[in-house]
Amino acid sequence: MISSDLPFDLHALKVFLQVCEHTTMAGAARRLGITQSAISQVISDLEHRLGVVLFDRSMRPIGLTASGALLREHALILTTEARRASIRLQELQRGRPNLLRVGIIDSLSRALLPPLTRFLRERAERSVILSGPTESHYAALLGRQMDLIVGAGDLEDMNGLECWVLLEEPYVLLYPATKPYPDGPKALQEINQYMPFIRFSARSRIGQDIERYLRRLRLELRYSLEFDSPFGVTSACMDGGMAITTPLCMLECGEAVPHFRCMALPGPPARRQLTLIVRKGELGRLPFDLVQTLRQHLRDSVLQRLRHFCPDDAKFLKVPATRVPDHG
Amino acid sequence: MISSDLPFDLHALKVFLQVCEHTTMAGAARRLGITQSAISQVISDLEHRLGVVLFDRSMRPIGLTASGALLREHALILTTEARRASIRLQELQRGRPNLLRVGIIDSLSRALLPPLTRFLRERAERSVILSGPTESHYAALLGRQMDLIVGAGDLEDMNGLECWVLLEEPYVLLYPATKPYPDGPKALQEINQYMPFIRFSARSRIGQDIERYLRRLRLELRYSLEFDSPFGVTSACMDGGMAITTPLCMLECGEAVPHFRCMALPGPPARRQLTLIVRKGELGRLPFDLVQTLRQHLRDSVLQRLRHFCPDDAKFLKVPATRVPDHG
DNA sequence: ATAAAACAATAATAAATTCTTATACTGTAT
DNA sequence: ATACAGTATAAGAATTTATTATTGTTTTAT
Repeated sequence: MISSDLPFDLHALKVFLQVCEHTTMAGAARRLGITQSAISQVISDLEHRLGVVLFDRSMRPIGLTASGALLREHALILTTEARRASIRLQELQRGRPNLLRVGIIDSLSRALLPPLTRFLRERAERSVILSGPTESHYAALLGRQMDLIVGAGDLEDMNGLECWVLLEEPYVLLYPATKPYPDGPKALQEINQYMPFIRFSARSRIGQDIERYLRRLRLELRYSLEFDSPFGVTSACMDGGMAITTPLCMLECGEAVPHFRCMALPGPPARRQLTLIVRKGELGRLPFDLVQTLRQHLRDSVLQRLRHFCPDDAKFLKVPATRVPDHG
Repeated sequence: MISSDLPFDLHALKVFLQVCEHTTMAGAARRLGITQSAISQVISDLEHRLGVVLFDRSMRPIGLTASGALLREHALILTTEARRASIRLQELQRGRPNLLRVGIIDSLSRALLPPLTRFLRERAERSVILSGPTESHYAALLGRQMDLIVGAGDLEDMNGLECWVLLEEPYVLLYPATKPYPDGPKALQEINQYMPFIRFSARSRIGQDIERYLRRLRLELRYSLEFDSPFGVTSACMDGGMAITTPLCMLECGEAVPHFRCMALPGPPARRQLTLIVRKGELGRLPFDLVQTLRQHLRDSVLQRLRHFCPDDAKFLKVPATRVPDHG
């Protein structure tokens, strides 16, 4: 055996956990189908390596020391993580994950939930699908509480992540169809004197994007209403107001907004990307297949429906062409 | 060797990672000070156990397969977690953690940050101290991103946590000193007609507590302002208003509020506990020592200062007596 | 109190494993 | 084609891990 900086092996931890559970070494030995002596040696070796006393032998049944309790915590984490790793490998091998935890951004959930669900039914034993803001999903993906997310954002830091663009869409101005269209950023500010601007909360990605856009144009729009959800923004506009939103956010709200139109922004154009992100290599070709499916659905179904909402801007939506994957 | 459901040992993972890093088995062998043959055997054994091909040998240098990439992710997690476990045990042994990540609830941070910092300087190599809402700290503690938190709340679910009460304080009514004191819950509702009630956001624990309290009394107070922070609530009161808060929240805001008083609630009393929570067994006697220090500081310094803010209610604050610890 | 029972530690030995050496094989480059 | 660096495999040596047998504890029953 080579010298190792690793202080123990999983086998030793397994034995240790079994002793913790039975509270006796003899019991653990029976359970594991080996002799009590072997257990005793493993535990004593573990104690020597770690330089720590794990059990208090001055009583029967033997008791865990504070160090033992601490090691137990870590041992549980390590062994379950090890088993999980092996399960993941089997899943990758068979191409059919046992449990797939998916996060999808609110503003795409109506548009993509049906094809996503259909796909997952085929390709995963079980699925959990959560809607919400991309920020929290992103953290969950990194923290391994999620396996795949559909969200907004350019593919900033790519630490071990794989990222596909599903669709690129413009930000648009949602504005009463009856009123004259503001012919520039300045006009927008003037109109804002009597027509309130409805904001996306800056806690959401889309809100931050819009805020940055307005700041770049040096526009200070007054507002009193602010929403987390596309639906909130749109419905507030109907009660009198205007907003910057996107075609998909409009679709998300359901029915068309009467007497309102979506139009290109009066200033320079702004766009956002909606992407599918997974941890690299963990799901084999499943992400690629899913991207293909979702893009197809976006082209076939979503773009069609969008013509009703944003006739002018549907043509600015871009769904990337699908190429063959790198890995066979 | 006993038969094991664990699919590999940490030693094998270490070898595997070394091969990943060098991209050649021979290089990994040199690095590890063993022969290339041994490496080859370990890898091949690992592949057989997992039923997976980890490297693509049809090229030089050999390449990671998708399965290999996946295993690499998990292997990194496992080996770092294993090393961390050993470090934790050493820390517990020596009683001086290398890095202690502490979360403290906003409403105690002024009161306790000084003695907390002094303590940590002595008892930890490095410390990270974050202020914020207990909810997120609690999750971080469970997720092992934090090691110790000072927060609000009774010790609900005790899954592997150790919990000490630092202090118990009453909820009080912050009310103009010049006006007649409301002599019952009903009076409060009448006064609310012309004096606004300032709310703690229901996202915070304290806000939820207050909301529950009012609901129990069937009081429907009108409000238009709502804050996350004790300071926000208090300063809003100064501009005209009343609120339910706690003595420590008042202290947190700094100076005394002129022409205002803190008084017992007109209805039945309500209290909250502020507690110190750690994962059980991981920090030895450090939490106990810290509790002792903090309680002492609360008695000696904080209760004194509170008499200026809430002369009537300081006597209702309770700092539990400190007993000897269970473990030597 | 004493004996019995159940458990844990240790020494010596057997079994299994993991290394090394030696050699044959494979992919890449000159 | 041949050399070269790398990889796989067989066989034996070294090391590790388990077993048996025995002794020493702690608890429980008499």
